[in-house]
Amino acid sequence: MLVRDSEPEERRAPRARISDVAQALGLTKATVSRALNGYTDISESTRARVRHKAAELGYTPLSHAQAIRTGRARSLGIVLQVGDQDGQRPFVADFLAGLSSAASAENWTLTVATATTEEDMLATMGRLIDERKADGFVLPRTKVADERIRMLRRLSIPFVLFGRTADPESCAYFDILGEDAMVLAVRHLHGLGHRRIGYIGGGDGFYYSAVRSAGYRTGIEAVGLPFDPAIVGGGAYTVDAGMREADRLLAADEPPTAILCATDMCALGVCRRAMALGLRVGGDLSVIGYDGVPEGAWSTPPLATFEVDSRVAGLHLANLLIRRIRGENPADLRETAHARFLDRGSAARPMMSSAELREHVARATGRRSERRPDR
Amino acid sequence: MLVRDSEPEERRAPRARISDVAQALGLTKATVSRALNGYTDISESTRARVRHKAAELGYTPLSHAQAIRTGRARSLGIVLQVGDQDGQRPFVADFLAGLSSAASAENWTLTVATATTEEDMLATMGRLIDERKADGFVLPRTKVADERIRMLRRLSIPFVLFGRTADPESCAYFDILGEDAMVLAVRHLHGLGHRRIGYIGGGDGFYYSAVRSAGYRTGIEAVGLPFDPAIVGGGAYTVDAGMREADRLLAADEPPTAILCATDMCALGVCRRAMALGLRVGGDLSVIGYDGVPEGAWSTPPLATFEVDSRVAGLHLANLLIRRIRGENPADLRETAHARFLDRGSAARPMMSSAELREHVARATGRRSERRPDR
DNA sequence: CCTCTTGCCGAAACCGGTTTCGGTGCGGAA
DNA sequence: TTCCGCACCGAAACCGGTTTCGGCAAGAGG
Repeated sequence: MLVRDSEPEERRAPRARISDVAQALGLTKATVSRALNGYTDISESTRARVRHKAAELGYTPLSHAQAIRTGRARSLGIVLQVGDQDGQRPFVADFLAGLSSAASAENWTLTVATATTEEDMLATMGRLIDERKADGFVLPRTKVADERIRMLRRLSIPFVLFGRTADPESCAYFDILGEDAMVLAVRHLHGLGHRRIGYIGGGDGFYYSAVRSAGYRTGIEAVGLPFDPAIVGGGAYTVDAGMREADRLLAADEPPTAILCATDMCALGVCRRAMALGLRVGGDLSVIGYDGVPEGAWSTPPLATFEVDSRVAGLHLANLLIRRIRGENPADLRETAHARFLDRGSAARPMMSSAELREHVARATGRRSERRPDR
Repeated sequence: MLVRDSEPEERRAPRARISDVAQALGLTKATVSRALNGYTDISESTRARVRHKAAELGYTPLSHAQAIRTGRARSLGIVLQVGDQDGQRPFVADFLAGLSSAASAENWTLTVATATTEEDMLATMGRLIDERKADGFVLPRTKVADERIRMLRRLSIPFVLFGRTADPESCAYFDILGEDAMVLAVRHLHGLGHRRIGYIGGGDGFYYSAVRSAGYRTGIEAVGLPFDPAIVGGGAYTVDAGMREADRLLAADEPPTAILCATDMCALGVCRRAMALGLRVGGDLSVIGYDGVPEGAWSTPPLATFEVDSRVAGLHLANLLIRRIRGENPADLRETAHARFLDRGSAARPMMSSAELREHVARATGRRSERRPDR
């Protein structure tokens, strides 16, 4: 006769506790605990027996119970900033996937919080620390001078940067070498025949912005072009800002035939503005962005850009942070990788000289001002 | 003389513990605990004193310590599926922002994990439950027959759906009424003059897919058009699938002058295919999607679609889940909202009749088959 | 042969809460 | 006056681990 599952009352097997393991071996839970935690005053033979029995019973220490004594919860913390700027938003899922799969491989968990402002972020991190919800933090979107770093240093809480910062003392990090990407982009444009290559930087204060600007400059000098502030803009990481800066650069005496942008959203703004001026992007004007946002693949022409593998970044960061929490030296916990160039239609050989471009832009803006005299 | 901060050794004030509160009031920690947890055998005057002193000392129970006895960690769990299908990916950040801000308002936290397959997801949820890392779950992307629901029901773990399911028994949920959106879309297209309105459904098995299809049918009948299987496709939630289905629908004897899609990615595929056939989207063929993905704003013409407020969804879901965990009846925990129509260029009055469209498509595909004979 | 290490493990306290159980003081009824 | 019941709180066990301290036995050294 078959025994039916008792529908509403199915009891799952209770967890094995440390005392179960101890009892099964005729030891005390103190011994089991020390055996599993690598204490040296336990003989290797006993340690092996304990390990084996624990595996057999499927015993895993309950992290909450450990946390109450040790203060550590085997949990990685991350506070996402979800303010007005929408940079990196589409990659959050992949990034978290990387973090959480590396974390769960070590039986850690990921505690996620969000904040809108910087103060909010600091307060939120403070709460997570105070409540012992996170043993350490992943800090994305690092700034040149980052308040989060100051705070965590002061409290001696482990952390790892996605990015770098001005003073890397005691900082573990993983970063994509945006400077190298920018050098490569300049070389690429130069190779296509461009001799006036402009640049629009990203958000002020962010470290990524600084290194990408530096990369642009390095690239310009490497190919033997003069650095001309008239075709260099900055502080633009939105479509609107990109449009505004595009106007400025294109109004220069010797306008750029190619514009390199620190972010894709800025680059998309440049494209939009260029088209509004009657310029064919990827012909009259070339544009290269950075980030690999999905929108770029759908603009016309598709945006040439640098793709970042957010999942891999998450994997690395989680591993680094766990090692950091376990006490490794931050100087040994620094890794970098490269972005992948996506050569798409927005970057091509120049079809106009800078002088012709200047004429075209003048006509286009001139006509507009005729329609709206005196503004 | 100023006392300098001792740079490396800054000790933050230790947390107030329950015994501190008890001692300050001359009570035992048992009394304090019961007072704060609403036990009735504590006089109101004592309860007030305890509350006041706890606030004064900044005392908050440590959730880990509570968890060890109560089994509840004041943590919401969510497992994101990050497989090949890239639906909803861009909204994850907003969604999590909603969840986490509602959670932290009640002093709960959000534990995030990811999975690639369905088995992986069930295993991951099982681990979170077993380790008591999550007291309940938010289940996004619900299916008509959802294994996660079966599992959580069996284990009596609270959960709340983002979406609905075939058997809503014991289910709390928040959902966007996709059926209403589809009705509205059909009405809108009909109002523009379309008389042949096709439809392409979303992922098989997902509940959203079922309700949107139903909405299309309701709309078609409401405006008095016949339901014609020849211009209805399904199972398409990617660009490629959208292109494939577009081919099929446009090859019908009486092709649609407008195609409504259950997802934006599918709709973008339709647009791409239509353009490849020489059709002007938003003229020769109208297209409406659903989801509000950012790519839609950058395609040409921009995609008409329905925007979902993921942050608000997260807020509602977190609140519902917390109430569910606290024991409220699931039938009382059901909320719905509407998507917002974004009327953009891809949907306009028809510029061709269905018959003309048929001719055009035949010529376009005909020329192609001339170039590649016998195939 | 006796002491002194050293290796190895048990006993018990502890972490910060929750929950069970029992006891006290008081008012009202007998 | 005595007994009973109720309102209210304290004492102690408990949750599942970790860590301190000390003790025992075996081997080394004198």
